[in-house]
Amino acid sequence: MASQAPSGQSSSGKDRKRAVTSYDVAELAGVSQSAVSRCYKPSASVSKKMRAKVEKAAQELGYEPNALARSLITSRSNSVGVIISNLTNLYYPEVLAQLSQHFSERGIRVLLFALESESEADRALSQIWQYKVDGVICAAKLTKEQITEFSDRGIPLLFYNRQAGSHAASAVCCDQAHGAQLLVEGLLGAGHRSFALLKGPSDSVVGTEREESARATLARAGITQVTELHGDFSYEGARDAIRHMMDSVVKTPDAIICANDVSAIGAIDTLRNEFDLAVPDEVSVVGFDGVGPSSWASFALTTIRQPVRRMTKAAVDMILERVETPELANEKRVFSGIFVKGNSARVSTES
Amino acid sequence: MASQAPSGQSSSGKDRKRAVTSYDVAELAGVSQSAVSRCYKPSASVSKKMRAKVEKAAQELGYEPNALARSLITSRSNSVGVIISNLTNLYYPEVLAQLSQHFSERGIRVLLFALESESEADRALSQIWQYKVDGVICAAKLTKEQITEFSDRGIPLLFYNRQAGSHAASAVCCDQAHGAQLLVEGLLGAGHRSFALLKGPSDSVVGTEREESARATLARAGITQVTELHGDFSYEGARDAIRHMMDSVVKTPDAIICANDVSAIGAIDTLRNEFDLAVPDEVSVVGFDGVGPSSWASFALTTIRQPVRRMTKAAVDMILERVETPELANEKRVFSGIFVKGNSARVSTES
DNA sequence: GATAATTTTGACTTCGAATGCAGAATATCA
DNA sequence: TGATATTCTGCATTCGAAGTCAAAATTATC
Repeated sequence: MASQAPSGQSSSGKDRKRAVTSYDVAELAGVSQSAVSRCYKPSASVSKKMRAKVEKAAQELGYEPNALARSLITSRSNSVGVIISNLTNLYYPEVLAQLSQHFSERGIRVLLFALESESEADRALSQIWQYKVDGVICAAKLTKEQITEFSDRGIPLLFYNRQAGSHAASAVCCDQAHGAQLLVEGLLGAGHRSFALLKGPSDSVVGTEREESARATLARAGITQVTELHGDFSYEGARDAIRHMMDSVVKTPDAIICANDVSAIGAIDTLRNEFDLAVPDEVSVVGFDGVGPSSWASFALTTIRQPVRRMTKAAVDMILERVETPELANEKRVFSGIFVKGNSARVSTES
Repeated sequence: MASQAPSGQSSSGKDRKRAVTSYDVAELAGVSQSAVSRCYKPSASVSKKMRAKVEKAAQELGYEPNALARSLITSRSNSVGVIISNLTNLYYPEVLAQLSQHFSERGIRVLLFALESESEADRALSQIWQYKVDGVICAAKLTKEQITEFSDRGIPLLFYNRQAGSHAASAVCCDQAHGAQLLVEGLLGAGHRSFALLKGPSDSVVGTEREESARATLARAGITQVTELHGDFSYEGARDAIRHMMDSVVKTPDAIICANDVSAIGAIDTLRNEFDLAVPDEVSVVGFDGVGPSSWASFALTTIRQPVRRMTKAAVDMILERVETPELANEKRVFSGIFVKGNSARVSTES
């Protein structure tokens, strides 16, 4: 080894490549490698004299422990995987930002897997196994087999706003059904009688839950005839659905219940701009999520806001608990959404 | 959960917890560990008989190579750090999603660092050193010292839409100045004579670049009196700035040049809803970025769309090139934004 | 001051995959 | 067929930090 130990650590030099290891620190401090290691472990017992020597040397060399080596021996990577289906859905960036925030505060690294399509889950999982993450938060759909693989491998898994089929994984979610019910009751209370449901993509669990709850609430009020519109959570999807509805439906419904905020916004824009309908005066529109743009003056959506901050906090707490204590049983935490009155629908607020 | 704690190394029947290693595969296949390892290295020479045996055994055990151990010995983690300042800025989620997408296709993992404030950069960097990422894409501001530390440690760094001070790092950016110039020329060509500039946060480099270019272009047309409004890239910030302007300014400007799309949207909404001004008939408003909501019918922003797909692709290519070939010089790639005519401003399109 | 109790410390091994090297197996060529 | 060239394979070592254990240093006790 032609390691011309660039002892002079003058910053401008070009002692580039070789990383500083605990051995380097040990040598400089005149102690053993174990001693250096111990100085980085809170619970270890080290004399203050030793600690001072090591810290000085570490400082001088710019030593940072190698997380890979540490993880290898401790079999703890201090990192979690976060799987998110499509980041372009306005709702997810906020969730991701907050998860990342919470994890960072706890010194945990986030390995991000942004899926464009569900089929990519397999690739993400393979990476996850290889990287030995300590746990995974998943805001995407997984097959039963995929879920099983987590428990087989002993890796805690937590779903964010996805039904955890059976009890195979923990979950944090917003009560979609209750939220949808609140909205529909509000609409009913204000006298709406004919409804359209702008659905989400058919494979979306939250979309389906919202839809079914809305439908059930309507049914309880004796309304079983509901116009069904097919959307995909997107602005454009909603626009097309509304165009199609206006083309084919005889009478415009009193209210449109949308699968999420972005489709509600698409619906409102289309109704107003292309069909000259006043929202909420002629048609009421409600959304779901409470994303940033839902409160923009142009829309002022009547919607259900998910308590993202609390949900992400809970998700992080729960997954880390299970990393610490693997034998903890799975748990599901359901949060209630907050009714936001807005101005895109006529609703009664006497619930 | 009866935890059979112990060191049962023999995999009698079904082994649950203990991760499968190359030794396990080797044993089952009746070959050496080295052989197993070689089967996972493309360039290695392995007989097909051997490969078949190993693959069968690996399959059977569900073996996935331990990326940490691999990284430790190869000193290549096959992961990159992505630092993003504030994910809630509508522009970033799209960037992040695409970066993640591109990296995933190349089998590279993404370590995400979402900063809420710039001061968090230090914590992120410490994590980055520890994790031995192969490279970093940074869409946040770093100090000169921080940038230097990257080159000292030999870790390729690429800025996304940030000026790489001097040549200390590579960069991919959109030509902010040119974009702003296009917008202003369009506005001038349509006869606007009085202008307001809705600025971004003062520490934002892109904001400043856009602003200065707009100002310079106006100056070339003999316009040096420009109303200055202070925003922060957000809807609310824009709203407040517009309110303040309407309170204090005698004459409403012909056009408002906004630091980004979201502030343009905030400005439009406020002008229309709170001050009953028609956009673009009475006031023209232009944005910058071309985020999703900019094309919503309510706004139909006249803006500059950044070629995000091409930019992220370039960023990924460039950083990985430098990971492969560290001695490559830093490079800066500048992309031109696309003028989107929209309907939020009267502009001439004869440029 | 001598001995026992306690705290610190260092030598050595471990985690799991990759690789240089030498020996084994196979292929190539007279 | 024998001799040589070539491809494979296994042994042993490496990466860098952490943990085990016993020896060394310190402190407490009489």
